[in-house]
Amino acid sequence: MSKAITPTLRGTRAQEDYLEQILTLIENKGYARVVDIAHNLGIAQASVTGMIQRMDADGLVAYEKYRGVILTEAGEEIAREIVRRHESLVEFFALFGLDEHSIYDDIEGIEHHMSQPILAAIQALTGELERQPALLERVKKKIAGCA
Amino acid sequence: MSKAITPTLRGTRAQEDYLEQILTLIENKGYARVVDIAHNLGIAQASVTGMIQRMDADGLVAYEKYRGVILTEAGEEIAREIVRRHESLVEFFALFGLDEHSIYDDIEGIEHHMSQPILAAIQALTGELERQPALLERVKKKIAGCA
DNA sequence: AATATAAGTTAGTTGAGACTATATTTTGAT
DNA sequence: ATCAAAATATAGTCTCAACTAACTTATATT
Ligand SMILES: [Mn+2]
Ligand SMILES: [Mn+2]
Ligand SMILES: [Mn+2]
Ligand SMILES: [Mn+2]
Repeated sequence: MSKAITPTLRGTRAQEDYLEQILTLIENKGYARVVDIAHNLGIAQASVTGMIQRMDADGLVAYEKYRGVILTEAGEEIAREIVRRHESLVEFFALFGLDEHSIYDDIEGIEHHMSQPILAAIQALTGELERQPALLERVKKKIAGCA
Repeated sequence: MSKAITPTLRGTRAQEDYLEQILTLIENKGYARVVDIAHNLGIAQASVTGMIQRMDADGLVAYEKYRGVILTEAGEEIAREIVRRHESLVEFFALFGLDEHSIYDDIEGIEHHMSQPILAAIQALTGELERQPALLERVKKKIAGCA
């Protein structure tokens, strides 16, 4: 009997982005307000309210009108997974001198498409490359040529 | 005067997937029929007709009713770019023993989120790693542990 | 040439996820 | 306690991209 596979995407891409923001806000400020979620994701407040209601229906957050949002267990699990993938990507691309800010949009997209084997490969490679500064230098040189 | 930056995504993600399929079909069979596009993308024929009409309006393909589709210059350029990204990803992940089939869905997603610097990094790293079998072996060992 | 089947199109519907404008609730300052 | 401002919610609209069912055109077989 094999373990159940974990699909790449749990909830929609948009929902994963909301969960990521909500977790980050809760960890940074203790709570997640609609206005901050909207600001961080660059969308209108009303859109956030609507999405939060859908996510409540899906069991990803617990929502009470005018009272704010918290993550359910299911929601928090997904949120932590996404944050982990995001961070793994930042760490990986930082090796080559790509800074977090300039590739933010790419990482926001890629993080939703990393099944276990790909995540493991990136993380393992990151670990090994951290001990190969010479190799990294050569890669950086090549990248510079493609600018 | 700097060159115009090329955005990561030209057309929508769905459109990029259509363009990729259309180019592949044209190169493999000489033409791209609605029925084959639909089959390869796993969607209904009627949906393909609808999308092709939108893409014609956007100048990505040239469409005549009942006569099939061809790519415009703009469409072909995007299509080749996507295929290139897809192939780069396959080549990269193959290094670690991940087979194309099992990570197909991930690559289908990631290919839409690779701006120049990320593409260059992946390609440069692939080139260097091809000369580092010992390093690859270590990475593979680590990945095996995460299964 | 007639006709069956395959391919393609149209029409109408759905759902996600965004938007604006408006209404309501909460909160903070007086 | 009152009232203004900030936060949140509702209502209604929009676009994209899918779907099914029904219709039309192309093609292949006899
Ligand atoms: Mn992220
Ligand atoms: Mn994201
Ligand atoms: Mn692809
Ligand atoms: Mn794709």
